[in-house]
Amino acid sequence: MITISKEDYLKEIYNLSCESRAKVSTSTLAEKLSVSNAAISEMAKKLHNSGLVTYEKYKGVKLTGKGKRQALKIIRRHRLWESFLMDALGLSWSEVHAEAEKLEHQTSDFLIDRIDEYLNHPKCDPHGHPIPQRDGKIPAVPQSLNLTAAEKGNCYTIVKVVDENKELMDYLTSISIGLNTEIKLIERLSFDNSILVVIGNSNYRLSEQVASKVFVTLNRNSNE
Amino acid sequence: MITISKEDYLKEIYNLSCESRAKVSTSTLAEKLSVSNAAISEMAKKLHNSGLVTYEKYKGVKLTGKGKRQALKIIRRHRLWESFLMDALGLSWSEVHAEAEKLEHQTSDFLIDRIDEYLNHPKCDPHGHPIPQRDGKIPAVPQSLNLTAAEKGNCYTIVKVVDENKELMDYLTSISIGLNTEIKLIERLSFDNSILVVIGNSNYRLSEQVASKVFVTLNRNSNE
DNA sequence: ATACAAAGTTAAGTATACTTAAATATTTTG
DNA sequence: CAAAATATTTAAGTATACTTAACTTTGTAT
Ligand SMILES: [Mn+2]
Ligand SMILES: [Mn+2]
Ligand SMILES: [Mn+2]
Ligand SMILES: [Mn+2]
Repeated sequence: MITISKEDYLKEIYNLSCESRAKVSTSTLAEKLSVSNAAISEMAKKLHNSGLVTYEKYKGVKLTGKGKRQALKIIRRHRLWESFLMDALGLSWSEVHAEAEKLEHQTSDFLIDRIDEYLNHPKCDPHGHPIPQRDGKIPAVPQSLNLTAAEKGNCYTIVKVVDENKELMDYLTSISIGLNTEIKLIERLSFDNSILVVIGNSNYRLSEQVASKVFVTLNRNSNE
Repeated sequence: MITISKEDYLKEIYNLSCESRAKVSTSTLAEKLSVSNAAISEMAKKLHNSGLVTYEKYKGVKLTGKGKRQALKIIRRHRLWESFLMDALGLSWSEVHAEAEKLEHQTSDFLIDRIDEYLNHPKCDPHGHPIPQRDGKIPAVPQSLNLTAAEKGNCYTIVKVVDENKELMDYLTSISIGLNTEIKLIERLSFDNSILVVIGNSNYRLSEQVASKVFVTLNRNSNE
């Protein structure tokens, strides 16, 4: 049987291997999951024995096909719950992650399909992450650009935020940043890489750390 | 911290003490929770030490005020989830229990209040059970009568089903029995206590076992 | 190449929630 | 009221998922 812990490990291995592409080191995993290295070594053996990851001592772990499919299922549940809580119950994009983090482990295939239908098979969750489909395929999302790489004078549309920290989300909301918000880059300060942007009728200065979490697409009709 | 297991124990102790009023024996609990007597003895000590039940060796357990409040909270979550899954996602009354059984343990106070608001503070769940309120109070429900005690010639309205077995619920649905369905008693066979009833335009024979799970209220204008 | 620091694993121990089997209360009954 | 039957607890052991501390491997730096 796959436990809540194992689901969380698989999900994290998946997320880390998306970033780095290769095998995931046990200490990176330990860091992300807030457990000791020892706990990871132990679990790595178990997951290996269940055929969910490949694991060689001192060489890190990597999802197998089976493990990847399982991870995508959990991520699908997570993102569908987030979308559903926003849509059906009106939670905000800063509130849904914490709830989904728990509900994702207690959701039958039957229920998640009902939620998917209710939402009409959405492609993205409230933070702009693609929702894996029933068959494990990930919907194509438009190529996006990190805000730190945006250019002075251009207008962009916000399409993704890659950190679901509640404080960050609430801060973004407080300066009118949401999914699909239009944003124009006024200037970049090379001293700290902070940027000055226009959102609606107001100017805001965003730190490099904040900008690095936000992804955008360039608007065609970019010069006024 | 209160674990999923502990929540299930408290819920079951509450349900059993509603039936029997007094202390709950460890073996009855073991039976209901499908664990060994030994597991119950152990858990009884732990719950006693956390002040959730009183427990004396060989004398069974009883919820304290704190334990009862906790139990009602879990039951509230369960019944609100059942109602919500039916209302928002269109699950049937035979499907909601199994899902709620899992979700009830992973639901924040914040989320359950949102669900309660969405449903407009319902008094009863899809099986006719009262939903404990935020403050722990249980809404008054009309006095009801077991179908086994119904009298020949009378018309009744179904207000509660006290077993959430999926097969039973699906069977009831198949003979058009739902909450608020009107039903008329034609005759009772004293041989097996089975009853013949009219529902809509059809006659059905219900076994004593089935009737014993169904509760009704007498309709005022009962004779045609 | 060696030596050392960092990364990772193993060992030993803890807590939770179970099990079966043995021991001990309690209750029933002749 | 004592013996037998039944109910319940304790003892010992298992699995999961953690911990810290000791040990081993790996990679790097001179
Ligand atoms: Mn999330
Ligand atoms: Mn999780
Ligand atoms: Mn139920
Ligand atoms: Mn439960």
